Amino acid sequence: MSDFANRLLAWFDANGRHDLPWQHPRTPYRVWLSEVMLQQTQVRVVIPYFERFVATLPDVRALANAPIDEVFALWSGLGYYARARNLHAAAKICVERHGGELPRDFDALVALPGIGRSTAGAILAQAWGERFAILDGNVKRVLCRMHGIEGWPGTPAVEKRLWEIAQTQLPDARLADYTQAQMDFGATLCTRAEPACVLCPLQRECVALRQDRVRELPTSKPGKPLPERHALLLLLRDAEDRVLLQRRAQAGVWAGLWSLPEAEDHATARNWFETHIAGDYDAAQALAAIDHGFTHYRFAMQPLEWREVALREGVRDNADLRWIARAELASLGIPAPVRKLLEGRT
DNA sequence: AAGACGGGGAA
DNA sequence: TTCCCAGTCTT
Repeated sequence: MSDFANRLLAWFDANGRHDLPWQHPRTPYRVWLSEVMLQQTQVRVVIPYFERFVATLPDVRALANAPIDEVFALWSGLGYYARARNLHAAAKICVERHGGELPRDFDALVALPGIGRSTAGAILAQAWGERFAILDGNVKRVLCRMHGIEGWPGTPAVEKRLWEIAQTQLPDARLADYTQAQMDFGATLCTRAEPACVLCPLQRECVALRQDRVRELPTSKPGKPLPERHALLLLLRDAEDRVLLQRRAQAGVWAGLWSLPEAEDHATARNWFETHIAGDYDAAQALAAIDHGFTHYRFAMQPLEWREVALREGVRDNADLRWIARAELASLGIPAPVRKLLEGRT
């Protein structure tokens, strides 16, 4: 066994996290769900979502049988909603092809939507103790520092090198603990800012520490100015104070989620309003603007509110356009900033 | 190889 | 503010 794995496991026994909800019981389904939720999302944020999700949909079959809107509702606020869509689709495939269980096979796992190399490895290692490597943000950071690797880990060349190292230093036993140990080590000790090097059991073999380059590694992503988008959000209330929600397109941001009718400018908004709504467009009340930052652009939204309006004669609510009472909001998948607006939170 | 995809925590 | 995180999929 590599020295790295030995020291890491010893550290994990004394300092790792042994009480995460997906560890008890550590079933393949719960490991899978946790791994997908933890893609680009931190443990503290995931825990309440995970608890709620498994309480509602406790196994693969329950997930496969649930309507997608229920899955979106359970996911609402976590972001990257393709994860929820893929999870649902993968569960259906498991029912059709794998007897209602997650397959215990790397290639079969990677063939499922939403499961890539790292997540497949994490599932096999954690649920079954099989000898597979992972390579997430934590592992990348630890390996870049430990081996003094330069270059942004997002580039294919660096990533390839990191996978090779991750594979090479795999232990022969305790794969579940080893996998968890790497994550815990990166998340709690070898953190992005201010790692606790004085407490580190790997000081001796850490190139970055020896060369005093811990602060510079891993190399950060090359910066680029973010484009900015603007939109008007139409907050339409009827006489019963219900809100008109529209299902978003199946592609693009917030695909398939329920949101407010949206327009790029007033001309477009007025046109949509006049074809759908009985009311006075110019009676709109502007609410506080919402600025939402994405990874790839900035999104400035200006909500406009109307009260006591109705749909025009001949326009009915339908599968993609519905009046929603406040109490019903919780059961729908709604983008976080829109939910905040509708629920009156700050 | 590069871009798309959400939201929140941390500094 | 800015960075970036238990990544994967599409083009």
